[in-house]
Amino acid sequence: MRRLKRADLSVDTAALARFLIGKTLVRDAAEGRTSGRIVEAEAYVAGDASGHAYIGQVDRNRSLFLRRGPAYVYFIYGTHFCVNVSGERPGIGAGVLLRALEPIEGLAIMRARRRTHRLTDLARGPGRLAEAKKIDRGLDGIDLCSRGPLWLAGEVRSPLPVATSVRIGISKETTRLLRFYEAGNPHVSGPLALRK
DNA sequence: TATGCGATATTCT
DNA sequence: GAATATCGCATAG
Repeated sequence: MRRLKRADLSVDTAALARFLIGKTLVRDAAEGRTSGRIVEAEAYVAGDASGHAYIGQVDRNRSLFLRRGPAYVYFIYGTHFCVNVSGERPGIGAGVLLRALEPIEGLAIMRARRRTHRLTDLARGPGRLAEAKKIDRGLDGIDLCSRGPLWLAGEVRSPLPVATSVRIGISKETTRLLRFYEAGNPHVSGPLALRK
């Protein structure tokens, strides 16, 4: 599987979110390798009031202000972790939230971590994705374009058409079309109207 | 399928 | 004290 180089990543955050649909997220952990095809992602662009970078750079969100490529991992609702790919140039706070994967490799490992057998429950939704991939704050800041425990790879097959919609779960900037997903893929999260 | 609700911790006001 | 880039379970249709 071809590892993505930083130069492959789109420079613009919205373009990056679209680019990542169909690419592969690989996790190498003690239990073995798990990988999944990215089928849903949301862009949180520079100056976006719904983005975690909007308040300015603080300790928690510093990864969003790095060059494009590192992971930003945060903890939410007292129970879940979510993963972003940082975008833009150093000093600019922006990123792409990875919302759903189609499981490819290491199904048994992900089923054990998620304590469920159902394929579409393994990584459909950002919290589930992080649990299936065993991602927590320990992976915050690691470069997804380098050898390491979490990295990006090319396509395992060509993607179907990419659709666009409003983002899920936010209360500001709710009308911007910055969510991208593979139309009709059963591993995409959200209500039916936002999956077709 | 849709809606409603509780759980839970960190951050912000 | 309130809000949160969520999830799983319950219930209704």
